[in-house]
Amino acid sequence: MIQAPKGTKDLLPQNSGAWQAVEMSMRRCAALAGFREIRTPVFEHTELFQRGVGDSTDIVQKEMYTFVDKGKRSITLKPEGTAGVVRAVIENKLYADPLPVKVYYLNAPIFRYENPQSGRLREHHQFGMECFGAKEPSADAELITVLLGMLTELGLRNLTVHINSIGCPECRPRYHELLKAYLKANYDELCPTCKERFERNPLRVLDCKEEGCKKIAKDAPVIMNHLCDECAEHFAGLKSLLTAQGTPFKIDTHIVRGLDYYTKTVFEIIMQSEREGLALCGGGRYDSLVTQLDGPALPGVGFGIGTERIMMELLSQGIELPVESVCDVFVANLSADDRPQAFQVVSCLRDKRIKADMDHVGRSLKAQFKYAGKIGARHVVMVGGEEALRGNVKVRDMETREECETPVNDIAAFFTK
RNA sequence: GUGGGUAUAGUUCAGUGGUUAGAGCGCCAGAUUGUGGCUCUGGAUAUCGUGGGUUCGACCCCCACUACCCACCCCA
Repeated sequence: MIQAPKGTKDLLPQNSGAWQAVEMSMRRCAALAGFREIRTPVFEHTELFQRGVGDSTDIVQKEMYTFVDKGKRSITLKPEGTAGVVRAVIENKLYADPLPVKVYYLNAPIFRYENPQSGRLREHHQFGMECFGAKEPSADAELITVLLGMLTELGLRNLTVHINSIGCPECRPRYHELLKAYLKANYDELCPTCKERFERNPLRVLDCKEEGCKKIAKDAPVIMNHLCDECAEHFAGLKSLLTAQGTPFKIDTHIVRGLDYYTKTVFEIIMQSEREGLALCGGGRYDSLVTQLDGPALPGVGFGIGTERIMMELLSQGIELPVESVCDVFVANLSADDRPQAFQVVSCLRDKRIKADMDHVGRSLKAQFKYAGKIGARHVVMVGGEEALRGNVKVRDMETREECETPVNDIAAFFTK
């Protein structure tokens, strides 16, 4: 038997309602803030991610779904959301519109070749928002606030945004040297992986989970204290905007994102329950990414949030989303001869935008009632019998168990009034 | 990529080296006369993950593969 590929999941009817509810919140919150939807291809030229995400990152080095197509092009399935959006903005010259360009993507499939486990799949889905052409910290603050508003609207509680600034090409190299000098003094006590990180990306040592490394990281120089004036001012601006607005945040100098393109602001939301330490959402500012991909000098900020992880968090916080009913009116037939009439009634109700359904498997009247109860129909209309001789149908309220008779020709009016 | 656990009806799980593999839930049908949610009764459904091997004989023992769950790395 053919199974779904490892690390993939079907979205089944019993769950799609909850997903749609989440999607509705995402759309509404983004639209309220002036963001419009963008959809970019599921695959891109491999080079886009090598240059955008960064050749040295784990994502590019060992997690991409890359293949050569029949035209001998190297193609890669999107391993993250931002690069494709940036490419589309440059290619379609969206920056010619009045700035900023504010876009969001809704449940874009994201592919990473990893070993699946709790909260980790090979194909997952992300909602993301990106804002181009705004260098002011209010753009950063806006994203964070809208994001938190959206999660709150869904009913999630106790989520805190962790923010940090990792500087810019101006000040980060200087800090790098400082950090390396500090780490060198404690080199022997670092864990094996961190010894490797020392050369490649010393920042990563700061969020190592090994006890020994944590201790060393605690007293490491903090980048916050070594930002250039511009970066420091930007970060101060972000903090005061969030504070003034009442958006809760926590400064976490250990946040280091795994993608190379971030500058200045980086932020994360960590899952509060279920599995501690798992990121629900990650994002930040990327002021040099657009030029790096041969676009104009255009600053950017954005974030991506994993929908599967939102669903996990909703589940662990015991939140149930309002889901649309499957059927409001079930039209039962008393005998097989009444089915054409039932079919007409169903069609008539649907024309009036009433969710209606009928028997399609030849059930007895009793079984039809049972079925109607199971699919949650509030009313059952009975077609046939003595009422039919009078041109009427009987309607039963499944909750109050009250029944009444009404002309079949007025059936739609009966439910719309 | 590395490590641990698991793989039996739609589902959650029992089970024994030896003729017909079980339960709860779900599903279907009944409990006289045109009706649901409770209760009762009956019924259907499993090449016991796939492929090898050991054995007179394996669902139960061994090996491989695959998938799932969990953890590390990393991330959403």
